[in-house]
Amino acid sequence: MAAVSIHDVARVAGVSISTASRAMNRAGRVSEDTVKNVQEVATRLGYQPNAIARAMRSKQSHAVGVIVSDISNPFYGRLVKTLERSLSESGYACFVASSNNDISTEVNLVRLFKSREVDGIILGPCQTDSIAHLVSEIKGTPTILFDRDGGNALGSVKVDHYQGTCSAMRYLIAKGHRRIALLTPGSQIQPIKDRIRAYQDCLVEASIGFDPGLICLADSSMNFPPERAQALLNMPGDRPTAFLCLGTKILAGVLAAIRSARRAIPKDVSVISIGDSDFSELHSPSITSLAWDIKALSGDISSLLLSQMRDESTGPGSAVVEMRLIERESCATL
Amino acid sequence: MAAVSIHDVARVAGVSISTASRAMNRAGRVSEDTVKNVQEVATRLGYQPNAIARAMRSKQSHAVGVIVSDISNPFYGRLVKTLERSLSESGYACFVASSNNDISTEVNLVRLFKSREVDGIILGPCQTDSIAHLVSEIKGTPTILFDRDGGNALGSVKVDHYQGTCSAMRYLIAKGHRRIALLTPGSQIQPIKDRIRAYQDCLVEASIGFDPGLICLADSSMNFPPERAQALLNMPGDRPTAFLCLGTKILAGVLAAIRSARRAIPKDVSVISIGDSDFSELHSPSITSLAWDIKALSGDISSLLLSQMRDESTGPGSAVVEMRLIERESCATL
DNA sequence: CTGTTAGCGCTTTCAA
DNA sequence: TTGAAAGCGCTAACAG
Repeated sequence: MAAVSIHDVARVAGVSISTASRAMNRAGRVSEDTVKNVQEVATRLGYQPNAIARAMRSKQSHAVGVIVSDISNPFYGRLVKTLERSLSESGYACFVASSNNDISTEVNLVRLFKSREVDGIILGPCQTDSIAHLVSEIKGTPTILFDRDGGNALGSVKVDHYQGTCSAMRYLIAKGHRRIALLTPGSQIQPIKDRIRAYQDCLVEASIGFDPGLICLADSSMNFPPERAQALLNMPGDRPTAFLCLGTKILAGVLAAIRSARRAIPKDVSVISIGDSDFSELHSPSITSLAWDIKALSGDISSLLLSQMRDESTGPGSAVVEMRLIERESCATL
Repeated sequence: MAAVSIHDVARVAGVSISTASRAMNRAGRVSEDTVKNVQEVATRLGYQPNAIARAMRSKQSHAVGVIVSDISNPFYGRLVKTLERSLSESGYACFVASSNNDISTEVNLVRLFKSREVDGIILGPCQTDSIAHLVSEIKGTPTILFDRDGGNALGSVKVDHYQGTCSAMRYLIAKGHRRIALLTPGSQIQPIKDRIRAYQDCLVEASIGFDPGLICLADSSMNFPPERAQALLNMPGDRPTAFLCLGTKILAGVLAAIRSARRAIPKDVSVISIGDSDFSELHSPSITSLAWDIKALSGDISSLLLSQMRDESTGPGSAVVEMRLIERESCATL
């Protein structure tokens, strides 16, 4: 049962193949009669154009490849979902793949997508700052980098981690906190640097002395050992009154530590998290967080990519999206 | 900067295009010398075969399409991640797409994938029992249905909801619970029916009377209103001592209700959940759950699909995967 | 406005 | 063992 091809449509409609093609794509000069006739035949026969042949000939696949570092991360899941929707509205299919935070997988996926001639790539890179290894691979395909700087070679949409962290800090400081612990993944990517800078700047702004002992760098695996938080909880001298957690995994580790130390949130200690999740929302007490604006992110990414795909000549644009504070129950006023 | 094609490789290696092709695919009769020479040239030139052209000619795309009903659901995220890994080991690329629980999107995605000539499809269908609308679309492409019965037309891998629910019930009953509330999405798909049947069978098995008032059907949107749980919590007469929650969303609703009713888990009321998640694990107290065995699921899906793709003649196989109980802190012994 | 023709990059007969 | 040539399904020149 071979699929019905444009050949069949043309034969049944009694026109040539090219006329059939034109009639269906409404391109070039075709009479209204022919269009109507051909389209009627096409639907009657259940004609489904072969996207592969079309891509091969026209050098346009009407597909974009989306690479995220970890598709099991619900945040990426939600982003992908929104992205799929907005791109499909513009007639692009999405092919999603997960690099699992592995650089060589990432490069392979870029090659895979290029060999399938995607019209564009959306790339949420691995936990590395350097994207040099990608730039050369990507060359020639419109690409938007997500949450990483593409220099002037690639477009990018970034989350404003500096602003987000400042919002969190100012919120805590306004509530009277002066001993604020910062728990963060230790990898040296730009977002982390931005956050640490924001942390320090806000301290200065509020004339609070900086205590390096309050900063806790987790290992790169994103798995945060609760012992680190325990140590902070029981540190000699002035203990922290608030924990600023950079990421859901770390938040979970901190909550576990607080729980096993039998402290109460927010009575004994306040907690705020950067990066919102179901978990923050559903936890008791619910956790005040800074949320990524998925809609804005996805909107910026797709519109930037679309304009780059439509007109190669426009340089790669970029955008920055702010985070917003979602106030819940986990922070006390001192 | 056009990509380097087989043409270039052949020219540089001083052989014909067909020889170059054969040398790279190690197919047919080619001398070892030629193979070595051609492959050396290919790597030197950085030749990347165009997957589209190859698929067009050979009618094999070496890609499989994965359709899930909601990619932002972390469970699906994890499944997809595992699936990607095992399929890529067999040389297949994965194209993931999300139907967002919409039947027409689902059908469109099947068409999209077929028009791109994927070699196989993995389908986690929408919340409907009938898959008739899919069978006709899918015809001709090896397909594995996930968590739904494909009849004898499509292969399938199912989760044993009956067994899972029985494990949960027996666990609660062994702990002395006799008033067990069941909170479930109300849609009439098979998994739900299986679970309700298991609930009732276990009651009978333990000679416990069935009280329909203890069953609470949520609306189909998966958003569970805490009021429903509140009502159960404050019902006149014998209140339930345990809540069996079918799904993370419902679990969250129940926990919120319990919290706002100021009852303690597990002291005042026990909670068990079918379907495990970060949330169950990280919640205080952590929630005893029945977990899907992602590895087993993914392994069965990919091996079934692979064998179907390799040999079209083998009928569509099927498998059933059991759930396992993860005992945590949320259930008390009465 | 429509048909004929030439490929897109590759694999695969079929001869040599 | 190799090369020439056909053709996958479609679009895009170019004639008519």
